[in-house]
Amino acid sequence: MLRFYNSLTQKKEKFVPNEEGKVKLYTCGPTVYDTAHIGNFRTFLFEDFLKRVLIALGFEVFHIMNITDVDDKTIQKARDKQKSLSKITDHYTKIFKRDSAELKIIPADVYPAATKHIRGMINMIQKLMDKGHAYKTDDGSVFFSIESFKGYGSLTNINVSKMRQSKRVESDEYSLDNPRDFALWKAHKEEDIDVFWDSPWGRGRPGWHIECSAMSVEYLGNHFDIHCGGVDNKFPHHENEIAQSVCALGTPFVNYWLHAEYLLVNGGKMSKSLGNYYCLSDLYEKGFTTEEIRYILLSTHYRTKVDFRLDKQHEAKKVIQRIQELKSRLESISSSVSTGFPDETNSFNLALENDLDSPKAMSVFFDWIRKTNIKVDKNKLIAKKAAEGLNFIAYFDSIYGLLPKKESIPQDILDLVAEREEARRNGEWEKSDRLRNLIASEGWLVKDTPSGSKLSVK
RNA sequence: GGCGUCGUACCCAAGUGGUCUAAGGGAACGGUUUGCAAAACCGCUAUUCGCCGGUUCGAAUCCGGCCGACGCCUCCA
Repeated sequence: MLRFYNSLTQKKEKFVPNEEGKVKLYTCGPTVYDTAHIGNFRTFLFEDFLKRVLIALGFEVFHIMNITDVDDKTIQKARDKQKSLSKITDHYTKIFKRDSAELKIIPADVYPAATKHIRGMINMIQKLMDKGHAYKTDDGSVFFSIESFKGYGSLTNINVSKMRQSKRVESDEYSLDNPRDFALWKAHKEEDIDVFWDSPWGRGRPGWHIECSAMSVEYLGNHFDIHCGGVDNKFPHHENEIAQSVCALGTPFVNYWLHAEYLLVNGGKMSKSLGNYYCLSDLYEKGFTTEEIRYILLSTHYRTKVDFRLDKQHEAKKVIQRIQELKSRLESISSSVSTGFPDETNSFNLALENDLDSPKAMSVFFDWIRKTNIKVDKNKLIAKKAAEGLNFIAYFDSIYGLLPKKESIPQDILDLVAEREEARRNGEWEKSDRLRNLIASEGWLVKDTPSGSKLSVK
């Protein structure tokens, strides 16, 4: 039974999609004003993991990830760089998609951009106006009235009257009915340069939260299954989304809210001033591979903070090699294709079905690896079981994505190996060791097995 | 001030009332194996789950208090 921890109820709940066998998924995407960092990717990778598990369990997933290409930050960047907004956002959208692909993240079905859906947002704001959930201020902005929605605060358990008021709101020059009200439409200001659209309330641009409500309705309908994001999006972003959607549409909005915890770097929060702010390209420069990054981010449960430490790379390397090692051992035993799976696949699935318990599922997998290695050592693994084992490895990898593509071995390395084999046959151990070191310095590891030498990437 | 999360071995990390004298991985050490290695395997590293009480036949798991780390309440994955 598939169960998820639902932020809305703060409990693990059985997952039942609205439509049997199909899942409608909305994940909050990047604001394309800068390169996404690994903290962002922790969340995106969790969402990818969720999606891969759903697919593995036989669901048909329709996935939307928005691209926020208009907001304070993107506009500020455009202004600072003296470039058009779309020039900035196109650039960072490209980088985002490239990074996602490099991390083996399965692309969303649609990546709707906020600026392409202004009409839908205006329509929704109009509905909120019509129903008395929103009001216009003197300058032509439109705000959502929190008082008009008694369910406000249900996601984060926040009692609006008890909240500390921020300086920002206190000093806000707008005449708000309630200082907690949030903007649906922001009247055009000078600093917004040429970024504006016409609306029934005058020139302006959408507020911070309306895009997700409007675009999720457009692609997934009023009422869909899962909405994900990072924990920091719970308030106010998701809280406001719920308010907007429920009030405008009059229907239930999202059944399951899933939130990924933060990523820390060396035990602390990432910040540019501390210099512990990693983008994917930084990690690749430091010699990390995609698979190593995936391992580090997936070896902790998504609702637990992950501490990203560079020294975890070693562990990741070892683990990946361990899987590859068994895979190649099984390949040499298996002679045909099988459709079966080892019994452990069941426990593996059970762990995944229990709120995506990734570390637990890994432990089941590694336990199976050990047991299988014992059988191989004792020559007790028959070809059929080896083929089933390969299925399990492939299945595991369809979810975790930890196995790198096979690298082709350069000819000069192959020559060195052949030369070393020759030396070994002649008992020239000194020469053989010298060649092994030489091969190692080129990044390849030679292992002598009863069936001859084997090469692997170091 | 309000809301919430977490504290498990040297490190990482599951488990959330009995199968737990606590999974799995990394690391160290000692073995088997090997020309030597590597890989693989075996042994070893928590009678104990931050501390103190309570509930219970029984708690790492529930309740209360304390200590410590952290998050949100302002844009943020």
